[in-house]
Amino acid sequence: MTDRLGGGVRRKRPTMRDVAREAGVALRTVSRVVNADPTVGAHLVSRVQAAITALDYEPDERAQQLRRGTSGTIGAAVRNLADAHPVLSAVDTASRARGLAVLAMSTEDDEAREREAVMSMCRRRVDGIVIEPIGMTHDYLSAEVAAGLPLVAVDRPCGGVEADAVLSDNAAGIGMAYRQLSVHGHRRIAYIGDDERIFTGRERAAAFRACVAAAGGPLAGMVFPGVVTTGRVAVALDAVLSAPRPATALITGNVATTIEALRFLGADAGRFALVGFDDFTLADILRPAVTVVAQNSAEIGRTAIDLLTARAADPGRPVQTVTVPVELIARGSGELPPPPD
Amino acid sequence: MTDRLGGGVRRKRPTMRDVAREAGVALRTVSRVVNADPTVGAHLVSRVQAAITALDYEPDERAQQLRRGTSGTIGAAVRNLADAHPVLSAVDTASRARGLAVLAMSTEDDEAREREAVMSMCRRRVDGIVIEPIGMTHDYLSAEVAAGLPLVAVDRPCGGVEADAVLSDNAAGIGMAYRQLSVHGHRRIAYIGDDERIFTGRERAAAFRACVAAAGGPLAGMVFPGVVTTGRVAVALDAVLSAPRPATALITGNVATTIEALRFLGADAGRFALVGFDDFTLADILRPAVTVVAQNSAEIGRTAIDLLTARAADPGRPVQTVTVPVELIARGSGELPPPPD
DNA sequence: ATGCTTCGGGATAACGTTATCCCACACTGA
DNA sequence: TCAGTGTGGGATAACGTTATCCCGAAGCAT
Repeated sequence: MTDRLGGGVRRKRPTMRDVAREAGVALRTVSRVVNADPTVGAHLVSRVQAAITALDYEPDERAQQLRRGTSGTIGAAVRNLADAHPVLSAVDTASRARGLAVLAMSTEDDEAREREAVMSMCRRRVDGIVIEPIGMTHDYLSAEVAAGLPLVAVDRPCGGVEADAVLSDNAAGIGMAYRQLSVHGHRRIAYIGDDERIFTGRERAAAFRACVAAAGGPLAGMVFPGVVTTGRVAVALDAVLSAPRPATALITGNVATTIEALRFLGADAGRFALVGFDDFTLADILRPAVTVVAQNSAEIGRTAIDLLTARAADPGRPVQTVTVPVELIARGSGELPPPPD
Repeated sequence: MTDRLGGGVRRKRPTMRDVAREAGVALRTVSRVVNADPTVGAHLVSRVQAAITALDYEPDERAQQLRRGTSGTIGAAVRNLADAHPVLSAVDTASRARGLAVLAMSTEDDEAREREAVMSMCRRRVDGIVIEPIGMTHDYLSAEVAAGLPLVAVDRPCGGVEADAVLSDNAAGIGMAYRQLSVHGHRRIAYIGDDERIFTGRERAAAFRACVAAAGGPLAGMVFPGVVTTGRVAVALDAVLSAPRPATALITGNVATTIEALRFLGADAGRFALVGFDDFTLADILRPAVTVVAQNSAEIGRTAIDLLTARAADPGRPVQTVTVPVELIARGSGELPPPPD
């Protein structure tokens, strides 16, 4: 908002009018050539082409967008641009395949930033938005959605506005993790995960409780949802390990927690079974290698773009939530046996 | 290019004209209110504001850009959107601080893709471009740069076009790595890194050779530049370890090589000294933790935006290459002693 | 030769903003 | 009461495209 670029004397770019003058034809004819209209005679085409290359003319896409009424761009509001982001990558690839550009902005896990980023996308009249929602409510978007903005939530649903969503199968994933540990002999399994105010934290914790209930295992002192910080994970894990009858295995609810847990366990990581929710780079190189429930990010990204195009084609279609399957990747840490007691 | 979005009957958005009609004022007055022009009477302002909220009016930024002649956006063409990208993140943050939006596109390490992405940015009339160059030559950009497009290369310089650049101090970094290993008793040190056709691969290999020459160590069978693939790193490392007088330590030229080397070493990682160029997540959690030469990505990103704004303000300023210092982070793998022989 | 179709190509009006110009109105001082 | 002076606010022309409309010149049949 402060000082936009452009203090200098940037030379003005050639416009269609310049090309028309250079080629000695009408403005409209240049437009026809640029848009490969077949009704232009061959020799005029070549004359215009020559003028275009002579002047280094590039059409101004903003003007095209304004005139055409469509921007050929979709916005992607993701939590973080610094971390690895396979979903964004898949969105990028799928969009490019459809001839759409992606305007990626990071929300930095901040509600105000998210709103700012998304509204900025709206002002740019993007043709659709893929969002990894941060805030609890997104009713600031309801007007846009009502006006026909295609909106797809990824990873978590959007609160306060009717929008399509693509989610991982959190319950099934937790179930896989729990079963894997059970199969390898664990009876006392703990869970540390995200704050339950966050959708995924809520879903995964609930699924974990359901698993424990179904298996008849102990629940007291086994579930630790909360904000993911180094300190909290350490405290929770310490409580788990120093209990009178300690858990023999751990399920972590997200990558950050998994890594904090590994950091805390240190050399003991080889003696304590662990299954993490969500895969991460180098999980296979750690010792023991970390067993994870992997989300299918590529599929999530593709599906998001599919939903976006479907809604753009038919704004009246019913709102849809797609659940993408997850996969357990056994690498060793989840297959450790409980210590003999 | 194929099927843009927008088949459906998306309701048309309200325009300034609609607001003017609703408020019963002139078009220009609405513009004044939107742009906070102080010459509008208080009661007209409130009437216009009411109309704006009643209609859910949002100004069309494309039209603003067209009219104003500036886009308030900078393009960032980076190699990959899926991997962690601290430089992009820093660019994003620094840009936002200046009120600029970032149009991020991935080049996927492909020369044609890079060109496509960058030209698309030009057609959108971005106010500047930060590029992580892929191709050998970027003369397709010379017309744009000559026309005043601010262009900053990051990580590697742009070939074939005069542009500012922000580079890491590769030579110093390799020097640090070499010195660290020397200090810990290593005399036979090997290097595996990127292809020497790539700028950073060339610089780092050259720096390594210079270090060896200065220290009087052996060079034959110690330098392995080439394309980074699982196979090649394994072959190189195997050659290093099975030589008659094997190297006792390794410097890897980039993260991919470091990780491949770790994968190959497996359990032997604790017995072979290693310093990697460039830091990566979890380097501190591996056992032994990996000593690295860390690039200052945040500083690189910030500097890139600084250069961009400086050039926009003064297109005639001399082209500048900024070298950002690197830092050695000792974590253990680089401090392992050579085996007694 | 004339009327009719066809087809290439030129004016011109949008698209949604902002900037320039200019007018009408109220206010002040003599 | 009238000229001078701001000052708020309305027409209107851009910005760089594309779409609509229309016209002039061929080509063809009568």
